[in-house]
Amino acid sequence: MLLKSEKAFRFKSPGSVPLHRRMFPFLSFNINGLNPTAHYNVFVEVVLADPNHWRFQGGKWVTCGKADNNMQGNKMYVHPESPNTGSHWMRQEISFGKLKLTNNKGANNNNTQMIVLQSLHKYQPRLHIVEVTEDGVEDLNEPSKTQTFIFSETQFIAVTAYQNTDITQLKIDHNPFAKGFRDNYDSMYTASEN
Amino acid sequence: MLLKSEKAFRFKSPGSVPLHRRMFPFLSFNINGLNPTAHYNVFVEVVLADPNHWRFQGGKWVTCGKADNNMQGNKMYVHPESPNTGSHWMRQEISFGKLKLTNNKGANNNNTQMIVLQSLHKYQPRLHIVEVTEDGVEDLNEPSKTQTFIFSETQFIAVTAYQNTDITQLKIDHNPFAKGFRDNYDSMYTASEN
DNA sequence: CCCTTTTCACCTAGGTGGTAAGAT
DNA sequence: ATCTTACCACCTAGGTGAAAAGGG
Repeated sequence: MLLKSEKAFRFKSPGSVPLHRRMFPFLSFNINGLNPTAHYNVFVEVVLADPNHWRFQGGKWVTCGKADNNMQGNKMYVHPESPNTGSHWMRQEISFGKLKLTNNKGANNNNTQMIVLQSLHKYQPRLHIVEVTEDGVEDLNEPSKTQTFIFSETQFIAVTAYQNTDITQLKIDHNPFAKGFRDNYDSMYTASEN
Repeated sequence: MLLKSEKAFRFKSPGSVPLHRRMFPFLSFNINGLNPTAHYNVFVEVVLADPNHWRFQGGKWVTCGKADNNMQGNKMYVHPESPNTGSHWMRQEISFGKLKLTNNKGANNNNTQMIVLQSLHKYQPRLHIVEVTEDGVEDLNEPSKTQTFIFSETQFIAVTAYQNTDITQLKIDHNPFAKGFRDNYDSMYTASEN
């Protein structure tokens, strides 16, 4: 992980494309123990983390009724380098910096693969590594060739507008595209000659 | 083709990455007659078009000695959607808008696949369509499954600086990234309220 | 002298949070 | 009252030809 934990991701977007935002901080994994010459698909799935609807009240997140469990829409994001060899996946950290979230069920009509979530629900990302034949197709005779990893510190609550100002500040501080909102943006170049 | 013909592509780039430019106008093809369910790789190769070295003199291109035929470097650019089904390739025009040219033999050490050419030589692009097994691997027992297409109107001379002002103007007029050099750029918004 | 490399202002393309307007 | 959408200024990232600087 780029950062240890976070709690909110925001949906938004311009124009005719379904509203969406990249997940940030983004998921990033180091993998070892694969067969260097075998082929694997690597992908992230995002599932409901608990059965609650959440709201932000009095400075903290509290439950508020039941989650909408019959929500439809894609929950998978296949890493763009899939399929690839074990050697490739183990060579360096695997980042999901371009994974996109949306609350628009009509997404994924375009070719972009976005994960569809429901605002004010808590989610748990899961990492899947599936050994495939050389063609990138899963071998259905070998169901044991799928491994799934869950890191509870990557749970988050999806939002359409930020609630917790700590999260907003974390994003401003670390997301390069939010540089314009940093307090010290002007002074960065006047304070030092680097 | 976006345009019928052209004569010059220029090498250039900023910074530490090998000098390069996208090919423009770019190659674009409509394909039919494939097996909709079979898999194919589609790629462009760029080969020497004639045995001459060229120079621009007196307002036109003239030959000037022999071509350097023992030039090394990658000459292939695999379409980024490869491998894919016949149905996919026939659905819409196949464009090579991100194909990059360079004169730097040390290119392709990075992961970007660039085509390495020699300045002031004339080149002929070739389109290759290769049927592959479902895994994207060429079946060597079936060498007849490769088809190659050559369009002589796509020949061009590589340059490091533009020689023919007609070519420069064609690029300024049609390449969106060169919009700032169009004569009517300022007036486009003052002349009309669109 | 001729060709190549570097640097630049100026674009396209698209990812930020803020804010105001819209929806329920 | 609460949540969602639309739009904005402001960034990152990278593709242009022009022009100056470099090289043989």
